[in-house]
Parts: sequence; structure tokens; C-alpha cells
Amino acid sequence: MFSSQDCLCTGVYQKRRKKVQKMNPLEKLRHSAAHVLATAILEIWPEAQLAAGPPVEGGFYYDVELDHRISPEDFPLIEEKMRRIIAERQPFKRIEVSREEARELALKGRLGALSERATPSRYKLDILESIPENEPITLYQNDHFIDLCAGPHVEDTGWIKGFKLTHVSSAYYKGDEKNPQLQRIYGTAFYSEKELEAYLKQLEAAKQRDHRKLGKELELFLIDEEVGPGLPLWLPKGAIIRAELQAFLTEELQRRGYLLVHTPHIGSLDLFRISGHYPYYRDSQFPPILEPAELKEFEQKQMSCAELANRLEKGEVSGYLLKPMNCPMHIRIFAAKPRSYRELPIRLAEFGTVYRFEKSGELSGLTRVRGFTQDDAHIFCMESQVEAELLSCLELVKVVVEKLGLTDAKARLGLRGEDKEKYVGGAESWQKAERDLRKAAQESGINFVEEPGEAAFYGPKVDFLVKDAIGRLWQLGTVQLDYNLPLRFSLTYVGEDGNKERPVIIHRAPFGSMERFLAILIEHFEGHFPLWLAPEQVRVIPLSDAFVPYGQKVTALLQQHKFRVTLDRKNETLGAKIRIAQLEKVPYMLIVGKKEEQMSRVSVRTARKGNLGEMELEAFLSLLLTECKERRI
RNA sequence: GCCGGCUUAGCUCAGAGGUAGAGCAACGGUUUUGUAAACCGUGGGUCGAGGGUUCGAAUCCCUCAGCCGGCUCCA
Repeated sequence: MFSSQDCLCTGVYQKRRKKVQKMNPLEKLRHSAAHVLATAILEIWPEAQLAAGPPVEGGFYYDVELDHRISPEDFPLIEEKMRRIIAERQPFKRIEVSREEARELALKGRLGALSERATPSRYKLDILESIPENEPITLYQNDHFIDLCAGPHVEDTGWIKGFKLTHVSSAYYKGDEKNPQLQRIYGTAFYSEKELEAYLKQLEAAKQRDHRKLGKELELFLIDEEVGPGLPLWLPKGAIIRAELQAFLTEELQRRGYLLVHTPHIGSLDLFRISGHYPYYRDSQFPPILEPAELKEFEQKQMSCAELANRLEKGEVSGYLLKPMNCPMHIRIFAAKPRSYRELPIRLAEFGTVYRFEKSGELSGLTRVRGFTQDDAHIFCMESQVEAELLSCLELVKVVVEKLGLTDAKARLGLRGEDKEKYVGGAESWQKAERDLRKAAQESGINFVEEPGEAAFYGPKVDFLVKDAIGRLWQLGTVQLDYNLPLRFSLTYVGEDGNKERPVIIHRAPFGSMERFLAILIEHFEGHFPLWLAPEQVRVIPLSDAFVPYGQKVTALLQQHKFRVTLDRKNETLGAKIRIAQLEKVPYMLIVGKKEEQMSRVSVRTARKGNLGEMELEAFLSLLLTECKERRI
């Protein structure tokens, strides 16, 4: 019941924040660059209807409605015009007008335009309507281009020294699927050419550590068309990392009193009817699975799909669902027998694989998939235990994040939004839940921001967000407080006074999902995994065939200590073998030749630091043992 | 799901209407190597799938799939 895969769309996040923040100088410049882009577009296509053109992280965009489909092929022409506009150093003039004057201009098609036009500026008109009564209406003009705009802008277009159009996409007007689709042209701009170049270079470098690229190069995972989109296959090397991560977390769980359970991948439709996920979230689930006999009967009756769907929804037809979450099954484990307050809290944990039918356009590498494994657990406790349990969960997420060096992780306390309809439960339990979670977050010492509207529908949550290589923000770990499911499943325990009491559920996943977490880890380490996670930890490289026997001895010793070692017997030069090991990002290379064999030593080279020189074999072994045992990063 | 782009050998990519190429990898030899690429040879492709235009299609058109970038959604 929690959203370990929830992606907080950067754009939306930015927009919401921008309203309350003043623009910094770079944003101001980029905002002006958006106006220059709009001017250039209008010079080419005067009929274009403009919507909005704000600065965003990394650049700016302008949304336009235009019959001509703008493609990157059009960029050179647009950029050429922009360069000219910049060279002309056109001043930005601020003009304050009355609401009526602005309206008249918009009706004459003069807003977001170079001249009056036959068609009114429909989006500008709409934006004008949405400006609060007490706010002044301002226009900004450069050359013949007049736009409805709150500003601010740089003095003139000449300030834009380095700019580039980057990509084009579509966007719904005001982000609403029901509104028309506009073309969104993205670009970036800087105060100097040099900064632009540095930025583009940095973008290029970021692409090098993209987990989809490294995942393929290092043979960690595979997304195969024949298996299905969004259904990653873990290759042997990736599976090792996954297993090591699970082993690490399992140790932490056992230390904290969790009980491991295991539940199936499918469950009865009725289970998910009780939890509320079917049919309410039907669109984001794989359709139900029917029993063969029942399916045959429907075939014979020639039942239409619509009829079948209808009967499934009404609960007249039984079936199974690929589980979209693990909680209902953990709940059934809790409900399997009467529970006493004495045994609470009960913490049920599972690396549980769930399936969600994400829209095809949303799938992305390992970060957004249709089948993924959550490091899930549900803590069933008394209200009086909530605070301590929350604190323990937050501490665990902190341990995980710190142990793996994800120091950029940002925590967010998601609170109930203004639209109370979207949330279940009374004001009182929400206030209590929010207060408890806020208190726990503060006590845990994490830095967090509060975000109304980001709660789960059943309760507030703390999410840990991390950016990927190309700057997209993803939710990893999460801790969520839930008063809803215990009610829906009528969960009880026997309290101290013998009365039945309602437990509280805490949902939590420190990694979030194994898939997304590994994606972030690949990018974070740029494929250079720490020793304890590395699929191949040591490669022994004999100088020539003559030293293979010594190499075998070294390999055997390390294998005895459970290290993942391979002996490179390839018929290649030393340089070539080292190059291959480097590209495969094997953390330790041991070069063995005559010197090493005679002295029972090894020459140590690390993928990250290069040649470290010779070392006693035993000394190297103890170094490895320490590094691995402490899970150093 | 929507808009745009892309899809050629295991990988990275050339080929733009005249019948498929390179480098790396693989395989077979030669070489026996001291810290990021030894040398020679061999095999490998319904050019994402299907349909159309054409004497002729990797190349042009249509449909579909997958991927990429956004948008929307996201328990």
C-alpha cells in the first residue's frame, strides 16, 4: 500500500516552489531567454499561440501551440534568429497596464505576439483571468514582442551570452490531460559561453554513468523485449549485487526484531477488494487472472469483455490479481490468529515482488518498471508504540542511505493536502498521525522539508528522494503511517484490559525497491561498486602461462575466504588483461609473475587508484577481509 | 496513454533508391607478455515486425512493437 516507486515529477515540484520563490539571477536570465525564444518562433511562425515560458532547473522552455511540428531540425533556424535578437541587445521594457487594457490587447491577439493578429491570444487571455484581483498586470516588451509576464528580466537581450535549444516535447496546457497539447521547446542559457560549454560537458559526463548504459556494459541487468517492457532480468553479476544488498539489509532487520515472511505473487481478487485496490486502482494493475474452468464457461456463453469486466468489478466473478503491493498478505498473516498487546509490535518483513501496470511512456530502465521487489515490511503496533517504531524506521533508512554514501538524499514529510476528499480518515487521526511523524522525523535528526499534498491517501509519510544521473528525482526509501487498512481489514488485538483494540500499521521500505535502488547505486558509484557489492571482487592476472600455477594458488586461497575471484588465463598481454579488468571495473587486480611467486607476494592494482605495488599475499588477504566485513565504500 | 525522435552483426556505429560495411567482441592459430589494446586468419546480419510504392527498398510511404526525451499519471 505504499508508493516506493512514486516519482515526484521535477517539473511539477519546480513549478510549485517557483511561485513562492524569487528568481535568482540565472533564472532571470533564462526567463529572458524564453522570451527571446518566443520572439524567434513568432518571427518564423507569426500565428503561434504562446502559453507559458518559465525558467526550470537546467534551463527554460516555452509552450506554444502551432500546426507546424517543431523538430530538432528547426533548431538551427530558431537559434540563428535568437542569436540576432541577442546581438541587437533589445531592451526589456516593463509596462504596467490595467486588467481591461491587457484584455483588449489579448483579444486583438497582441499578447505573446509581434503584432496584432486576427486570432485572440487565447492562452494569455486564460492566464490573465487566473491572476488574482489585487495583483498588478504587467507586460514585458522587447522589440515588437509583447508578452503578459510578471517578470523580472535582465536589462536587455545582450546579457544572454551562451544558449542552446536542447529538446522539444509536448505538454498539456496547465498540466491538465483534458487541456490541449502544446509543443514545449526546451533550451538552456548562461551569462557566458564558457558556462554553457561546461554545462554541456557535464551533461555528457552524466550520460556516461547512466545506469542503463552501465547496466548493459557491466552485464548487470537486461530488459528484453520478448520478456516484456518494464520487466527487468537480473543477470548473474547484477544478481550478486542484489543478493549482497539483501544480505546487508536482512542483518539490519534481524537486529531490529523483524520477522521474515514470504508470500505469493498472486492473491485472490477478494483480498484486494477489501484493501480497496480493486477495482479502484484497476488501471494501474495487470488485469485479473481467471480459473481455467470459469474462463471456459465464459467462452461457451460468449460473454463479452465488457460484461466480464463488469461482473469482475461487481464481485460476481472470482479471480486472482498479480499483487500490486504486499500489505494485504502481511495483514492476513497478522490476522491469522488472535493477537495480544504483549506480542506487539509485530514486524513482518519480506523482499516482496509486486506488479503494476505503469503506462508505457513512463517506463525507464530500472527506475520505473512494471515488476519490482520492495524491501517491504509492515509493523503492527499499538498507538502508544507508533512514535518509537517510526523513529526506528527512520533510523534504519538513515543507516542504509549513509552506509551506501547516498549523501544527496533529501527527506520529505508528505502531509495531507487541501483537497480533503482525496484522503481517508478523520481530521483528528490525521492531526495525530502528522504530529507523530513530524516529531519522529525531528527527533531522528534528518533534514526534511514538509510538503502538503504529498501524503499517501491513508496517511502521512516520510520519503527519501535521490536524483538520477540526468537529474530526475526518484523516491527511494519511505516510511508511512496507516490508520486506514487496519480498519478496512477489521484488525484487532486484545488490549491490557481485555478489550479489542485497533492496531496501527507502519509501512516502510528503506531501499524502496531493489530495482530503483540499484539503478541509483550504479549511477552513484559510476559502476565502481565497493568491494562487498562488486560482482567480481578480485582478478588474478598471471604475467604468462608459467605463473598460472601460482595464480591458481592465490585464487584458491581467496576463494577459501569466500571472495569472488577469477583467474585470467587469456592469451593476452598484461596491458590488455589490465585494460579489460579496468573496463569491467573489477576493484582489485593481482598481477603475479616471477618476483611475486618467489616471495609469496602479489602486485596489487585497484580499478580506481591504479598500481599500489607489491604486498605479502597474507597481508592482502587481511586487507580484503576487513574491507569486506566492514562493508566499506 | 499523448507529442517528438530513434531501431543496421553480441557491443559501438557508418551506409540516404542499385542488392550490406568498420572497429571491438567471438572462434582458430602464432606469440609468453611487468600495470589501460601483440600479430595473422575465420565465421557472423530476413537492416525491429508487417504491408505498400518501385524494374529494384536498410534507404520513400503506412500500420504495429520496442527504446529515448518530455507531458500526464503514479497505491
